[in-house]
Amino acid sequence: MFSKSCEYGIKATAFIAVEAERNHRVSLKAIANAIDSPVAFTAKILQQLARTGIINSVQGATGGFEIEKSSVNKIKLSQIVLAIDGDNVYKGCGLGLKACNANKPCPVHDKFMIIREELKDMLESTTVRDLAMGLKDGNTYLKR
Amino acid sequence: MFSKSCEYGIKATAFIAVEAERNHRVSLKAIANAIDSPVAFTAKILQQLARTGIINSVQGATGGFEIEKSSVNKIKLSQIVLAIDGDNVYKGCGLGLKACNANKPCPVHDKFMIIREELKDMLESTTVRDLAMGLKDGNTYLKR
DNA sequence: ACTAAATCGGACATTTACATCCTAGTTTAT
DNA sequence: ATAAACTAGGATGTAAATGTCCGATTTAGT
Repeated sequence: MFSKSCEYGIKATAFIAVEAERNHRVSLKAIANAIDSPVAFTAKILQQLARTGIINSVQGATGGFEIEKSSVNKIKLSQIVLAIDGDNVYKGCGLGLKACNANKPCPVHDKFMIIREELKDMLESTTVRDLAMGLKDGNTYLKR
Repeated sequence: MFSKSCEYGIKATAFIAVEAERNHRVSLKAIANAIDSPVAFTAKILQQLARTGIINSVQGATGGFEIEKSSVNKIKLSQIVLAIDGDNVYKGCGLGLKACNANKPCPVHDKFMIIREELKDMLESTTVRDLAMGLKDGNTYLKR
């Protein structure tokens, strides 16, 4: 469904959000450890998220990553996916046709349309805060 | 969503089904041409589909691939996906956790569950015949 | 029996996703 | 100033997906 990068990106953002509620800035190492991901690889993804403004990066000692508390409930899952995987999940044809649309559809166009639309709605209606809450309460997990 | 192999597999099966209704057996070349796919790569996928019994392969001159007319409306899209991509689309965790379940869910478990279930239903309720009909009538396409 | 046309299947090649390594630059505390 | 702890980012390495090549085998027709 999503690339590994995107999975890491979502998990990392959720973790940063949990810590942000306590005004904690978190280091790359702490993130990689929390989401069980390769450190250097995670760094690239965090940089990507920082460049698109989804998270903030702070350099130097005591540096790390954080999210403004006020924006935790504004960031949608869809923004993270778009930043890392692009819009292929929404727009791409189910059978890989480049020019698949209602006018010249592939055999599964209509049926996929419905699923994609629901996926889109779900991603656009789920905020980082929604993810962070479950984690904070110990109802959801980022490892194993 | 699906691998390239799976996309080719679905398209190839749909094409073979259209020709099967006219009692035509089709060659590898004809298939690759119809679905705009690399010939040798398509061969592997067709072999895979033949081994799992979704299509029949006939060797030798005048050989090729075919589907029994009687089974065109019995083969589900889900069978093709399962044969090529396995069950990861259904069972896999949205965030790549190995042990993600209702008991110890990832942050997006519940929301993904719904989408996956709908995808599963769709794939299980769509037959190869459904795909072939649209193609035969010129309402759907396999290229571009 | 021979040939042409087709699939089969192993080996190889390329591309993309995933992951690591290393150096440079930034910031805080001493 | 200097050391320590951190991010930035280019270069490199590895694994998996995708794609190619070619000889072996099968079969129909002559």
